[in-house]
Amino acid sequence: MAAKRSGARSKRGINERLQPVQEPRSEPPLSRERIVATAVELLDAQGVDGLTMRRLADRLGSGVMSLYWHVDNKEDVFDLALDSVLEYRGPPQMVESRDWRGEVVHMLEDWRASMLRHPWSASLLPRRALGPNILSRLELLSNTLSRAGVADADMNVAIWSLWNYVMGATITRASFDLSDDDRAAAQQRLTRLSDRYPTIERSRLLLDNDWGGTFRKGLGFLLDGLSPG
Amino acid sequence: MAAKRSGARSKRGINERLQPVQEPRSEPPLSRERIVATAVELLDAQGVDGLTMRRLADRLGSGVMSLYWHVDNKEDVFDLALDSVLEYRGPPQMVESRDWRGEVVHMLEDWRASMLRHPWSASLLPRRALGPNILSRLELLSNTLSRAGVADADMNVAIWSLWNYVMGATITRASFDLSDDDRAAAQQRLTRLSDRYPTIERSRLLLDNDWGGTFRKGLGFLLDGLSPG
DNA sequence: ACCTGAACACCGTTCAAGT
DNA sequence: ACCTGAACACCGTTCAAGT
Repeated sequence: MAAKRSGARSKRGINERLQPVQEPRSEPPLSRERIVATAVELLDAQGVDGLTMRRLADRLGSGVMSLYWHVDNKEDVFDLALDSVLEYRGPPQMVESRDWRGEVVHMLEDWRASMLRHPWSASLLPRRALGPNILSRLELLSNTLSRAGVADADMNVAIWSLWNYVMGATITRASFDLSDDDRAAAQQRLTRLSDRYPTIERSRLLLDNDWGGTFRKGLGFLLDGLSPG
Repeated sequence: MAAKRSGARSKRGINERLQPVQEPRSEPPLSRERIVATAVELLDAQGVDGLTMRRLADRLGSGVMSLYWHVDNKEDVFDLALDSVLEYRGPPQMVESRDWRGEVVHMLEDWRASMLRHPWSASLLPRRALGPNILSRLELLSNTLSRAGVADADMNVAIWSLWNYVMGATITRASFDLSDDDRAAAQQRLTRLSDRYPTIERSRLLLDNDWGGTFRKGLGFLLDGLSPG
């Protein structure tokens, strides 16, 4: 069970340092992959502000500065963690579907879901360099729109519009999620000020809790606008 | 010229402390308004990471802890600075226009422009509580869409769709702006990998520099989808 | 009512060294 | 090739005081 530790009793007293009890099994060696995986864990658990080089090293059972051998700096950790979370494992069956619209919806709902699984990722994504997984998603989206007959002249506008929509929706959703109390308080304040904001008070804008449905419906409207003919 | 300093020579030696030469005129007293205004200055000049309670106090010529009398904490400073930057001074003439679509476009382009004037604001906005200026904009938008005949049942979807679009577009634009080199490098990398991303390479997705035009055209598509009939 | 300095518990990263 | 501790120049905020 502990090959490396067998005969630890007295083989060489000099190495029997008063090692803290924290880590029962010896850690695998540091690596880029382990660092990124642990960073994602930490981000999931503690949010963006929770990621600290010191805490990261702690979780990995290494000294802080050891990280810097594998990674440029903290920004680098963010970029790597972000892209690692955005891998796309295509649609259920990669058939030659004629339903381009269903494909686009699936791709973008998956994109949103991937980011919401790691709520720190959404607000980071539009502000960082585009990693390979992100570029793959854009490439696939572009392809699908192209097959659907979107004109070349409109292609970039179409892609950026969908990008904007998904990013805005997901960042907003991920943030509001973190503070249900705030939302209740906001709506309460809104009700109190209903003379100043009568229209959005009446439509209960801030109480609409069906995020998934709203996302899907709005995406439908946008695709209506984008679809040729 | 320096009324407060006249007779400084020997009035009361005890108060002649070795005061640093930095501030020629005496500062006005600390206030919430001054703090917020200076925070905006600092954010404009140095970005989100540049705003520090210590630096803020320095600029105001006060001790760090003095800020905490007027302000809860750093988060509070962010919220106040953000809302202060989003005041909406309606359209040129507040006439009873029949051109609802032009109104909506104007409102949203102004929203975008306001945020781009303070590039740190865009990525902050969707993650924070909605201040009075933001609520006013939403109220006005809701009103206009209502007059335009958008059904009550679709209202919230319409508002959030436009919100998502504007936020996504502005965050992306503000970030890419900060790093032109990155963008060039990204496109270069993309060209090098043109076999892996042929479609977006061909459409020069990352080189499209007409941000304003793309925003406007995409907004047009979205409004096409949202507009009744 | 308003302002302050000292102190605490943190940060990211450089550097010179160790193996 | 990989890891380390000490040190530097910072952070936000609590607290106990000052006026």
